[in-house]
Amino acid sequence: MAGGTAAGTPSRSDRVLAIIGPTASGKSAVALGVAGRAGGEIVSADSMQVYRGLDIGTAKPSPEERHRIPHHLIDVADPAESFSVATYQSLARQALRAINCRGRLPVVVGGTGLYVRALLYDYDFSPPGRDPALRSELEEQAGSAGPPALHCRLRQVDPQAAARIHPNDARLIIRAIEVWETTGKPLSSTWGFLEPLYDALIIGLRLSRDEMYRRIDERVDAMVAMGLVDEVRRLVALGYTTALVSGQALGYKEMVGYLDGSTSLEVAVAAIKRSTRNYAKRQMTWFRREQGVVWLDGPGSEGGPLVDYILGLAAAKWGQSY
RNA sequence: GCCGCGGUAGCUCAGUUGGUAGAGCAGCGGACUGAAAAUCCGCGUGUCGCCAGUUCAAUUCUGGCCUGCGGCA
Repeated sequence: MAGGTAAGTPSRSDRVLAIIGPTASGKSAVALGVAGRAGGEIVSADSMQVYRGLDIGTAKPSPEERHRIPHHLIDVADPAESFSVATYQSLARQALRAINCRGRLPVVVGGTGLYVRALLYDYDFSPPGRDPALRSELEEQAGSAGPPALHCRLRQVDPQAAARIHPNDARLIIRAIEVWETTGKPLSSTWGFLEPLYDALIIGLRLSRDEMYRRIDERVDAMVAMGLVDEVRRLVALGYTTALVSGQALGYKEMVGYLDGSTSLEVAVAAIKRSTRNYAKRQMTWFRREQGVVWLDGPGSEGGPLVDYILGLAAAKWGQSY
């Protein structure tokens, strides 16, 4: 059951300050600054920082930073696990509740749009999760008959979901059929108006495209200088592969190609930069339609003016000085 | 210097038996409720290296030139 535990049931008066934005926008630094001065705790909304051992490549906060400010939803899964939004939603809601009970301010910071939205709104993840046997069967069919054939089948049981899922999007089609097969109910029956669940202030950090791409390039180079190659080598030695969800993380799947000798380091690094830029663009596509966001020009830094400005917004919203 | 193969979209290349050209990647826009750093969709005019010739018509044929790579000297 997602979000069903008493500990995780949100109270509408629970406050949350969320900082969203593309990778390399400086949102983590701003969050540290804000949390430090407002007596806050950080709740990560990042689908890859949940995995232990993926540190440099996911730009995880340092041990020193995590010692200084409490962080949640980081290192909560083994890389061999398949973490999911539903689990995230449940755990993050519990964290928000607990932080509010302590009288502290939760600062949600993350680049995974779906995670942020699933936390802040009443997304319904009550249908059962994965059915691995059914999935592999459906994947096989998608491979042989093609995704449109599965889409046709979906249209018969859940026309609403079929209308919203493209005939070629095998992954989403499979999930919809999976829900139908395991519950007898259409996935679309869980869809509806999304209500916000918290007293939230949402800050979005944005950068010009040129600056965003430049910062990404610099950051990837910095990751390599910090030992990304060794980090990936270590994970590979432990038996983790790119077939895992965690193995699909940016910086990891590309670096494996260098470690197994199929590409040069230079080519691998260029591939990481390229796919990170692609990702940042997708993040912006998602975040642009997010409701109620106060957009600020980045990049952010821990001691910069954005921190003061955001604390001012928070003080005005909640009538208390931070 | 000679021989061979190239020079086409930002990049890698395909193609036009002569009627001015198309893929992948990049880029731009979008979708996305259990893998979401995933998955999927839409968008392609560029002196077809330069100059001249043949032709109704040349990026495509011919000649010259420039240039890259390989080989022989």
